[in-house]
Amino acid sequence: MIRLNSEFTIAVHSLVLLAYRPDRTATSEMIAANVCTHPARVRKVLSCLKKTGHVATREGSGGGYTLACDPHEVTLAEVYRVTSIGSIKPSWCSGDVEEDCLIACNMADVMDGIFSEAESRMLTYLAQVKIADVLERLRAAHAAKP
Amino acid sequence: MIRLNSEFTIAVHSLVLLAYRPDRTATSEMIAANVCTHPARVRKVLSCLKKTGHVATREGSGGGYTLACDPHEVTLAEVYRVTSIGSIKPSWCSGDVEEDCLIACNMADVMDGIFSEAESRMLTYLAQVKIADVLERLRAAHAAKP
DNA sequence: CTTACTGTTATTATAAATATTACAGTTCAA
DNA sequence: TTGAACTGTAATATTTATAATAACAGTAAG
Repeated sequence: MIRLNSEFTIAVHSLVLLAYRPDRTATSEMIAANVCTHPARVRKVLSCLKKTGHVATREGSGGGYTLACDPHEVTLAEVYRVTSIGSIKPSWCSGDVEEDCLIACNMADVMDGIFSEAESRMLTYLAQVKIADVLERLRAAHAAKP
Repeated sequence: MIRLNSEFTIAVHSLVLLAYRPDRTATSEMIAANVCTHPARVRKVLSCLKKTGHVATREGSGGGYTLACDPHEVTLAEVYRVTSIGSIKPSWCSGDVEEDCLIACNMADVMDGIFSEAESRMLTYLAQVKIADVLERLRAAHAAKP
């Protein structure tokens, strides 16, 4: 089974939330409350997005996270690359390289190639979805409610 | 993080192994040894592939599993649909439907849609890869070794 | 100097994946 | 007609991965 890492979700959610807020700023505690997780987890994910320049941070009182990119430009593929690249591949591998069997000793490699290609197809889709699009979808979902 | 279910790998490995064997037949014990897992796990996965007609089984002494499809026809997309459809979506969800916030209460739904679309892009790739192609890749990987 | 933050690591708890055991049911063949 | 070799399936245990929590050093504002 595949299982998309939830850090990807946290990263997207955080960026969307920052884009949504008028001042484009929030603390890890505020974001964590919205995401429904622990502030330390938010800080961990956002510290990756800081390294890539997607958010800026300010420590100390009155500090927090600020969106440092254009939500109309940044794609989910970018976010995925930061948080979860390679995660499509299962940790469990079938076969055994030491075996003296064509299949058993090469299956891990071959499946690895297939997973990589599958992931790259997924990325071409994620490259079409921008942070601003996600916000738009959220608004549409909200408007559609009774 | 995404995490492709390893039952998909076990299913592919089993089908390839059956296709490779001259009589296209093997027991769960033989397959498990090649895959490196427990025979009961192989039986569980293959009982799904039996329902879809990809393998035939015979219980009792001298029984086992037989390939019941053409490896040049069956695609990995088909196998994925049998074993792992929906598995790309993380079990963990961000946000909370009960919240009175545009983002928090709709994020799960919106991400769900994005994951579904991502999975379907992956499936269009997997639909291009046949069981026979995997066997071919295994032969190529083997030939490339010193 | 105190309060409110980030950054980071370590630890614990929880959930999910995998392995194992067990046994009923089936078939073959001696 | 009995025993050996299988599948099918569920229950349980074990291992591994994920997420939550705690803790604290460092930084900046007031």
